Amino acid sequence: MKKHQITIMDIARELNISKSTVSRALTGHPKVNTQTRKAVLELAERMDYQPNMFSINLLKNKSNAIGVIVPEFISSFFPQVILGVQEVAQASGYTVLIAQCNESYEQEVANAKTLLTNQVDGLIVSLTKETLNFDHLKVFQRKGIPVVFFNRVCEEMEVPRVIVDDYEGAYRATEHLIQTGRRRIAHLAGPATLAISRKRLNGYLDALRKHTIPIRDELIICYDLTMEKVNIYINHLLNLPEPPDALFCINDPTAIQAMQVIKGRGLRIPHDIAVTGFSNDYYSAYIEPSLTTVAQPVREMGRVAAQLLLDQVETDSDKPIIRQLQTELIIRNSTGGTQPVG
Amino acid sequence: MKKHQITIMDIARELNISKSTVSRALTGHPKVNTQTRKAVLELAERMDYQPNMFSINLLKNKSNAIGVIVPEFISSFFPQVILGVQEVAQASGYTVLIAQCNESYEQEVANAKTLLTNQVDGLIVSLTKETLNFDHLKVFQRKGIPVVFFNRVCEEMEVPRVIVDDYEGAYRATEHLIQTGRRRIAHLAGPATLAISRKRLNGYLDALRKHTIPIRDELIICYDLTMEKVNIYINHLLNLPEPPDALFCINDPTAIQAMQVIKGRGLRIPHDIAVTGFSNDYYSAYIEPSLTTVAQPVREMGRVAAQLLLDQVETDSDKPIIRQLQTELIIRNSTGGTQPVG
DNA sequence: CTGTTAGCGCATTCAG
DNA sequence: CTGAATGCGCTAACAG
Repeated sequence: MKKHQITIMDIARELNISKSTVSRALTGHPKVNTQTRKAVLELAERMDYQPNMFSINLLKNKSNAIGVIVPEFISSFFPQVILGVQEVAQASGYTVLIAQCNESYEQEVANAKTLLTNQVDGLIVSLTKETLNFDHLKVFQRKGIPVVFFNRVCEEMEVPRVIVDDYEGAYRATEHLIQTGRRRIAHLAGPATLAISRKRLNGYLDALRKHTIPIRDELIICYDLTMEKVNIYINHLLNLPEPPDALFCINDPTAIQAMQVIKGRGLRIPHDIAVTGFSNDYYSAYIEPSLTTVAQPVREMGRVAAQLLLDQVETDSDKPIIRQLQTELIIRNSTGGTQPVG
Repeated sequence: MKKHQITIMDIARELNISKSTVSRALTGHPKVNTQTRKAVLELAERMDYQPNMFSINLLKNKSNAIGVIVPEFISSFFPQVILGVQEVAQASGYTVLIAQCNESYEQEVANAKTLLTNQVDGLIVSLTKETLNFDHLKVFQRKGIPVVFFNRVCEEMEVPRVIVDDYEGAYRATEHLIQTGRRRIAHLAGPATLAISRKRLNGYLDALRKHTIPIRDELIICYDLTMEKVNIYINHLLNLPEPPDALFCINDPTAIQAMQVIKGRGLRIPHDIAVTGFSNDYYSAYIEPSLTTVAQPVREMGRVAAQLLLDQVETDSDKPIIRQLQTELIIRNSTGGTQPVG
């Protein structure tokens, strides 16, 4: 069982014509005798000819592949973005190479190197929570390979970004908590390294200010997105002399884990403490109580990112466009909402 | 911003030596003057030389990439398998091309074609629920490209498979329900096209037989894995004159959706009806009540599949090994268990 | 319209 | 040890 491939030469020999004519026929070149073309096409089909991409790539210096680097893909957020990416990439004849990093900077660097080695035509990236240095991505720019960020973007590189209005989403989530009568609203924030953490924090802060609710530092905790830390910090918050009556979490996995801890202590959600997340993950409607959260147009983010990338790949243009998509507040039972589950 | 690449020729010219010597130095050929080697390596490093994979692939007729085709990747099962695949593939210097099918046969065929075009060195596949024809995968065999199945396998192709003991997992889940006093145990099964559906069904049936519990056809429903159908069938089951007191679901997403319907009708889980799933998805511990389920060694499946594939890729061997991994029954609250959540 | 030639970048012959 | 030459499969430029 050895690999063997039909080549243009095989079919040229069979038909007793030149390789170039075969190539022309196959690539739809106009100036080919109709009969020859037909014969070639038929034989190619019959012999199950597949062009050798290695050769074509070499000739064109193009892989027709784009890379996607995501920090993780266990939560449903990134897989769904990738669906959007694949959708438009596939439509334009590009293959998508996916690399995930387990939230590790080191792995991100390794993945970038792999994709560089594989000579992708472009790169879509969402950073790990650890990433502070961007040399491994700047290499792509330097080599003329377009890069697009989404979600967790790099603000110091002049490349297109696809984001949502994190500030406004956080603002509205917080305002919703205020409107349902909460006053001691805690925020379990993400690491300050991530711009989305900072923006969501600002949205939270401004909502409090707008409604003249005092900001209490002890109710704001930045953490590293590991589930073990959630347990520690939530317990800490609940042990405060004046514990919070609401909790706005940086994302849904955090909120869901927090709810476990809260319920484990016998507190009722939303009666004793309301909880909101961010992103509307797949299971957030299914947990008990269902989670109020800020939905992002996930798949659309992927589509837009891919489109921005392909625009650059195919035109060699180079504009650092920022595309900001809208969020939507989904009110469910964890904040006392009464929307049906599903 | 045009793509440009450093080639061996560039560094040969710079050092005023032949291209072949540079190549030899770069590839660690033994018979190269130590000084020349050092000079080449240094310059390559300094000029940030990256070998052109297109060229190497063409020469070696090898892409150093393997493909993975999964039916979906919104639930956590497939992403986790892929983590395992990437782990061992990366360790052996292979890139992983991931393709997902949205449970569509048509998309699976398209994905197979893409991966074939990209000339992957091997292919790992889990089938969509629709797949009945395997021509698009047999092509790989015919071309001498190794294929390995996992989870949703094709039984008519003589290639390695990585599976779990679905029969036994289902048997134990069902037996657990019986041991907690249930007698009218319904089974929401998967489509009969999938071997895992049939095996899990058999495990369920044998557990009933073993405990001399009558098998009632009206309590066994095969469905197409779409969430809308879950609603319909669960309502149907609950509307029976003698509704079930337990429910064994083909997988966790099904179980979780079923629980929504059950709770929506005001029934208590597990008091009125116990529920179990299969696979131990990421969120199954977090829902209320937490879900009793059959855990599969997910990541390990990916590792094993990749290892079996690479063995074939690198040795041209061709043995249809079947690797069956063990499952573990995880008892949680949806069947009255008292294990802590998390 | 068709055939011949060259060359993409590299590793590997074969001569020195 | 090193250089020159070959060819992986294909397309494009150049002659007919």
